[in-house]
Amino acid sequence: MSPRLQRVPGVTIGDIAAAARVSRSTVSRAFTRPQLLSAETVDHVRAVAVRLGYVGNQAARALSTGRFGNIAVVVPDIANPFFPPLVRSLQSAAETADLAVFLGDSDESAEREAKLIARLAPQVEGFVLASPRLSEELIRELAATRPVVLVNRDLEGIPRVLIDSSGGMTEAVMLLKKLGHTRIAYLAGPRDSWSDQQRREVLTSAASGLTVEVIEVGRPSYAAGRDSVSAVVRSGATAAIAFDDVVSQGVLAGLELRGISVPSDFSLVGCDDTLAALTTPALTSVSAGAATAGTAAAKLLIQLLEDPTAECITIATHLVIRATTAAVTR
Amino acid sequence: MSPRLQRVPGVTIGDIAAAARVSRSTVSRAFTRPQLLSAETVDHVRAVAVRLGYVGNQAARALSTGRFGNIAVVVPDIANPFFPPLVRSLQSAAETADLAVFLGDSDESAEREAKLIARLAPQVEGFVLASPRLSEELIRELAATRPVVLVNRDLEGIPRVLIDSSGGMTEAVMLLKKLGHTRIAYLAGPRDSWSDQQRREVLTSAASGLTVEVIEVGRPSYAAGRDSVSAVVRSGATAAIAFDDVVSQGVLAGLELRGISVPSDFSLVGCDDTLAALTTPALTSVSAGAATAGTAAAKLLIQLLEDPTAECITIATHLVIRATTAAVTR
DNA sequence: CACGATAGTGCAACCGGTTGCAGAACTACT
DNA sequence: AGTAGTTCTGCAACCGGTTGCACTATCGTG
Repeated sequence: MSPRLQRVPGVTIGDIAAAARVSRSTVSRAFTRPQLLSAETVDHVRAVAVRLGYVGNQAARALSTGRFGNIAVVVPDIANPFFPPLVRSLQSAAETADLAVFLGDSDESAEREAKLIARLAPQVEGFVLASPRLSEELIRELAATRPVVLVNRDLEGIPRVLIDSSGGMTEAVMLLKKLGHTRIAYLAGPRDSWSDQQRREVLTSAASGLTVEVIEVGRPSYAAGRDSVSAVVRSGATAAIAFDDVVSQGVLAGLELRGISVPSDFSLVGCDDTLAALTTPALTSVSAGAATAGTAAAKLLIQLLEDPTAECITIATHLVIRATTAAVTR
Repeated sequence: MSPRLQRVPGVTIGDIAAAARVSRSTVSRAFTRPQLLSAETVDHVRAVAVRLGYVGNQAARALSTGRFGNIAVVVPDIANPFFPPLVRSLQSAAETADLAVFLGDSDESAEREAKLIARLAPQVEGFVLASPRLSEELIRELAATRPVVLVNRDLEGIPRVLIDSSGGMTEAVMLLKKLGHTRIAYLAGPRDSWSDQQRREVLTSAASGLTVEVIEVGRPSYAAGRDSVSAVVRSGATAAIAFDDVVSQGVLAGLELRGISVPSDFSLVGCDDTLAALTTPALTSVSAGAATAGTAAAKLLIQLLEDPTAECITIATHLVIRATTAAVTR
């Protein structure tokens, strides 16, 4: 026989019922439908419950109601600084609605993302998929079963929170143009990232009058950014916009290694504003408000649990100009 | 009546039992204890289950077995760069053991931590408490009821993963001494952090021959670090060791604001090595290996679920010397 | 051939909540 | 007083699994 986890006794409604000299139903109703009981009964039962340290058993509740009181948030990489603030504010908002949060890290893989979702699905009421790498088809399939909120993925008809980088991106392009740059590089992120696609589009359309060289860096990381510098140099660009701040950091390091100084020799703009104030020189970046997005996503999902109406929340961005952008010198 | 989430019909063991013309018990055993059944029965039942697309209901299973297939990791601040790698590797290890991970963020508050734990306890098999702010008493109480693994908290008898900063700290002190510093500041973190206590101790004992000025910065944040610089200057120290890299970043910024250049005018050592390579100048820091700790904690917890033997894993640290430390000039 | 051991299966209780329904107590009105 | 209507509470069934125990074959053995 396999060793079994010792069952923790735990206080049940039965214990409370006995202590409060009422039936189990009354205890249950004192929490779920207090309107049905007299005020004194409710107070009494709740007092006893507090005294005994009662905590409802979610599994049991879920079994009879079909509600779990859990949600899941799935991210491609929790170590990417964009996500922790998002997860943090999301969990905080969920907590106030008495929802517990599962965290899944897909490691930037659509396949692992699908597995995680399948594993979590039977015990959550809904999902927040942040920058999902999953195919549209699978997402729609999932959304048909349970409430789903997307962050930074734009699928018509599915509730979503979009950080619209176009505002900030356009400002960035304008700034670089004004500073005299005519050839800029875009250090592109994962192809299946909606944010990346949006940024590419905005760049190619807003960039009339200057040449945009797209350089793929793949998985957005410090190393990837640092290693892409040779390609940047080869491209002849005098400025670059990077997919996110992590990549920018890497680029900054790579440029320094080559003795190219920022901003006098080269201008750099990041995205997401996750590290912006922390670099030296401080990074000009497109603000994103990941925390805002987290709260918005949580609220949207919570609302969705009550009333399944699709909605889309867009968060505007703007450029925060710091110390990595300057006029061309040559 | 409150609007209810539509119950997803779902195939139950009852359906399978009917289709396979066996009892519900047999279906259950076909999955949980196949040794008890004849091979044909097992095959038959499983085939029927597959045909009907059966997916076990975790909540129901948990209700009768007390096993949930979930664990929880609670951190004081997921936005602190020490934790994401830890959580990431922990979730990855949990995934291979088919465990789903709840994430709780206590916002550095012992009270919220207790609430989170109480909320999650009824649906997890065990906890990983990373840098818990909770009182020893409450932790022991919890550990008495379920498997608990602590990270960076040293309570005798409770399984724990300790990142032992003494090695790296001692090296740091030695280095500063060698560089000619005689008065250094320690920018201390949260009082209820074990890591902080350990670092204080090591500093005061290893620092024979030099004066250590302890400056409390409270919650470890960029802003707190930046704002502590005035106190640092006042202390007359020529070097500082900060509670973590985030604080160091802030200090770096604060020093620059005051025109104090690093490392020529002032030496700085961080802890945790979370951002180390990313700052300018690159930060000398005590390595920590949060990811290693995450994996170790997950493995320890998984092992603990089978066999409740207390264990303690210690992860050694060393100093990574980069560009923020130099000899005193005056 | 009788008998105990063993393997395979089913019955029914249980996990800890929720909820439809019924009944009790009390009020209001004729 | 009798009746209808309300308000409050309890009974018991149910959610979907798991498991102790009992029962029935089947088999080997004395």
